[in-house]
Amino acid sequence: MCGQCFRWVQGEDGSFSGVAYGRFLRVAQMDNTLVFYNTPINDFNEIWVEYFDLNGDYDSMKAQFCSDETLNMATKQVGGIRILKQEPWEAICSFIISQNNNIPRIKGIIDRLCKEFGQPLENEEYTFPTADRIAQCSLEDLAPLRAGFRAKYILDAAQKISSKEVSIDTLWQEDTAVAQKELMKIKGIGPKVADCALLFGFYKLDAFPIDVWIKKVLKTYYPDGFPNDYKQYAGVAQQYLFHYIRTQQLSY
DNA sequence: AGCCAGGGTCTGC
DNA sequence: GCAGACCATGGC
Repeated sequence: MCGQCFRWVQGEDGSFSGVAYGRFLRVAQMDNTLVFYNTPINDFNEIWVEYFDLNGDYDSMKAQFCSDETLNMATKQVGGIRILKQEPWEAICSFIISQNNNIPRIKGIIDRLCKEFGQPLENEEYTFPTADRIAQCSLEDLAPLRAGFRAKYILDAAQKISSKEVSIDTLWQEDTAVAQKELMKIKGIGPKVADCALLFGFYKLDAFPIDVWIKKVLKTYYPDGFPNDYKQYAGVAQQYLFHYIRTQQLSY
C-alpha cells in the first residue's frame, strides 16, 4: 500500500487508517480476509468495494502476464496488487505534488493540505479539500504546505478544474491518450503525472506511467520495447514491474 | 557538503 | 525534436 496513494498510515497493530470519499476507515488484512472496522454495510458496498477494486479480476490479468518472463517473475515476487479507485481530483493533485519528490515528504505536504483546507472528521482526520476550495487560495495561502515550486502547479490545477477549463467529470469516458492531453493543459502535469492520475484516479488500466524506475525496467528487460500484448492492462503490469524493481534495490 | 527524490518548464540549438 | 539548467524542500 505504497506509491499509488499517500493517505494511509499503518498502525502498530498492522491495520491501515485513512480517508477516502469523505469517510474515515480503518482496515486490516488477516491472511486472506479483509477486516473493515466500524463500517456501515452501505459504505462497504457503495464505496470500499469500488475503492479497493474488490471485484476486479486480477487473477486473469496475472495469468496473462505469465507469458512474459519478466512479468512472470514480478507477479510471483510482488504478490497481490490492486489499482485503487481514488477520487479524480485527489489523484491529480497528489501526483502533481509527487514530482521530483520523495514519498515521506509527499505524504507530509498532502497531510498539511488536508489539515489546512479539508473538512474535519473523527480522530483528527480530514477530508481531501475540493478543487473549488483550493481555487479560492492564493499562492501565499499555500505557503504553509511547504510544497516548493509545486504550489503554483496545485493552484493552476485547482483553478482550471474549478472553472471547468479542464473538465474532469467526463474524462473517464475518453480514450487514455485524449484524456492525457487534456490533463496536460494544467501546468506541472506532464505525461507521467497525467498517466498516474488516469491510472489511479480514473481507472484507466491502459495508462502506463513511466518514471525513473520504470525507465530502468524498460532499459534492462525490454530493450526492444514493452510488448503490445498487455496494452489493455499495461498500468497493472506497470505496478508489478515498479514494485519488482524497487524491492531489488535498497529502498524505503 | 552535496546528492537525490515515482518530473516538468523553459530556453537554446 | 532534444539536451541541459533550474526549480523548493527535506532527509541522509
